[in-house]
Amino acid sequence: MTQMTDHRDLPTLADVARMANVSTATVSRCLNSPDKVGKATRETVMNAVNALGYSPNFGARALAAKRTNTVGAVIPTMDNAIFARGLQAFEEELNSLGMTLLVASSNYLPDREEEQIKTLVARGADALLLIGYDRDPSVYEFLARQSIPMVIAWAYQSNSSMHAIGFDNRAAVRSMTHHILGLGHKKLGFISAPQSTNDRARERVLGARDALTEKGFDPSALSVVEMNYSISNGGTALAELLRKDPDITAVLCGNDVLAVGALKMAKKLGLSVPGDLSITGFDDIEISTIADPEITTVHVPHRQMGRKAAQYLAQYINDKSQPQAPEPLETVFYERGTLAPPRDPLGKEPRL
Amino acid sequence: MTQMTDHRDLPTLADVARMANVSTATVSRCLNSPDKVGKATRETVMNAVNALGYSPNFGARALAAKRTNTVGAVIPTMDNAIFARGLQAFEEELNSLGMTLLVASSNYLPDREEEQIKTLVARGADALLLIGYDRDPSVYEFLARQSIPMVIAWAYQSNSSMHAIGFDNRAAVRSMTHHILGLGHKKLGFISAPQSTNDRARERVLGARDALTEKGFDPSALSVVEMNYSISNGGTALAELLRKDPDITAVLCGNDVLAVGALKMAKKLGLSVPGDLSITGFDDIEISTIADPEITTVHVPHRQMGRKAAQYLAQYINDKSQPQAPEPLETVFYERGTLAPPRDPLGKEPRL
DNA sequence: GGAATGAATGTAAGCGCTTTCATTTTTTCG
DNA sequence: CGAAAAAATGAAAGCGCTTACATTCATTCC
Repeated sequence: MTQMTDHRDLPTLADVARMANVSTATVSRCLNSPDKVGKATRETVMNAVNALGYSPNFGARALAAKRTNTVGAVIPTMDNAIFARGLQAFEEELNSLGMTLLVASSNYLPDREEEQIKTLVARGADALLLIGYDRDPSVYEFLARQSIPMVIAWAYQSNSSMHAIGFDNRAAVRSMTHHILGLGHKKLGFISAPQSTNDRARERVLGARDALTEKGFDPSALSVVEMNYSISNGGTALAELLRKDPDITAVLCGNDVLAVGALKMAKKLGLSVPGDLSITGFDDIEISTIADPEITTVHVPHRQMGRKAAQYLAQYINDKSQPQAPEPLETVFYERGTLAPPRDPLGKEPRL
Repeated sequence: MTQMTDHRDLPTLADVARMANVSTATVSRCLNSPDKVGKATRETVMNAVNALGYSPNFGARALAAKRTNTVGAVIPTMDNAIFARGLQAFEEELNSLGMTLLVASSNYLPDREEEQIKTLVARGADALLLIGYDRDPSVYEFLARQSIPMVIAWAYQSNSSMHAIGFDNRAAVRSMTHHILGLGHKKLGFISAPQSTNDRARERVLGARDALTEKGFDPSALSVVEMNYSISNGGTALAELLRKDPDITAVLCGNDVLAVGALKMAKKLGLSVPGDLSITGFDDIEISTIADPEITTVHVPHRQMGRKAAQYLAQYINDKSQPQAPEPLETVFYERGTLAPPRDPLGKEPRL
């Protein structure tokens, strides 16, 4: 059953050249810039190519041309649909631009991310897509030294000089929080991803604080719990939040996955959502519309982000110079079924 | 703002060798098989590497070593969590084996898949992961001619000589259908993905037919509708099925995504699930436990599949010969909340 | 002590392609 | 028609690395 994969010598450019009675230079040109070759020659050459089943050697090509037409992406994990979908759009666009996608995941671990970045560079990535801003400055230096075009996605901080294809996490949550406060909620909970190495998580919490401050609330009106992203963690976090602060009436979640978990737990605790407790998510992935009630969340334009990032990088590579700073993308607040005014604090009845 | 990315000459192996006062061969060995080098030399060399910020040139390395340590995967789409998650596991395992993942998606289009396969080969993939068996024989010939190790995932047909890391789709549905029939259902619906170019979809439908035949039912007891995978299509399909065959009491769905859509539609039509109608899914992705009631489905060991596929391919590459034929993986029937006996056909009351 | 063995290192030949520059062929046009 | 310009092609120099083979050096063992 075990059969050898003899490295049966594949035909090379030289073989094609010989068969077509031309120089290797001509064959190379036929393949890479056909318009620089006479019609007749081109046909002869292409016939030889097909006859031999020739396919160019990647290493040789990369070595001589100094590019691989390959772009790398280091993301936290494809297990989260928001990244999987963004990556899908990124791949599609890359593909239509004649480039291929190299993927590595960091599982939200800074060290691992750093390692993965180096790996992708060593694997010949012509450019890199990175998620968020947070990383050791040495990483940015490394990339600059290697002259690897790079762009940040999933975040956009206008005060940063780094180019990013993303949206303002802080502003999005700030605006949503204003809305929640406007409904009459006075005591909020926030289930966040660990903030220390995740600028997006941090910005989202900051957004909530911004709104609170602007509306004159005391910082203690917001209770934050940190948990890694997972459905069950969302539930655990909600229970913890409610234990510490039973009078919380609305819980903001760092993403939809946590929100779904919180919602499940709320039901389990016998709380009606949004009657007894309001819950909001972030991302707007599929699961937020499958939950019952559907989750009120912030829509993130993940496909657009993936597509634009690919275009940005392609331009960077082709022009050999950094493109214009991209504009931030817009998020949209999707009001669905998990947000409502708090019950009347006295009568414990829902307001009309 | 626009700054040039001058191809500032990066240090080469030769630079490192010069600085460390050794030959390029020694530097190369330090990097690729450190144990073949004396301890002292190794340290000197590594210092030089760090001092220069040296990073090997990918093209040169690939050309000389005849391998890229890169493995390609062509999947239908990362938009479906089942593939995203399988791919995540595949990437993790690949990474721990020192390899990197190249990704391309076909969106279930055979032509596009063929193109993507060629692209990944042209991008130097040392091996390929492909989903399912269905594809033009010329593709397999191409891969054989190029001696590219390949493995099929997400399916396992014992009658095929092709190696696959997967499970028996047909048997899984067959067994589930027996269970459904055992509950007393007499008229079934099946919402399938388009079968013509998708062996997994086809096998799943065949599995249902097998069970029906074995239990002595007429083929007309199964009504099949084909729809591309999407939540809303699941709903559309259910409506169509019920219009054509109002006495259907159980609907099998080709995957969980369709099942969620069907469930939503059933509720919308005022049908109680599983009281009025039973629904089953396939895959066991997150959404099946978020739906209410949770969806009865077949658990597919996607992580295990990804991991094993990576191991298989790594072994294939390293041994330069096809590994032993893998064993099929097991699926598990997860009975949750969307499957129950049909209502009593006379009294239209649920049985006790 | 010296032959035999093994470890460490060096030499140099490619790997298969792209691309610059030179050369040849064709086209253009006064 | 012939000189000049343009188009097509060829010759050959790398690109930066790995590795087979040769060489040197340090051990081992009778």
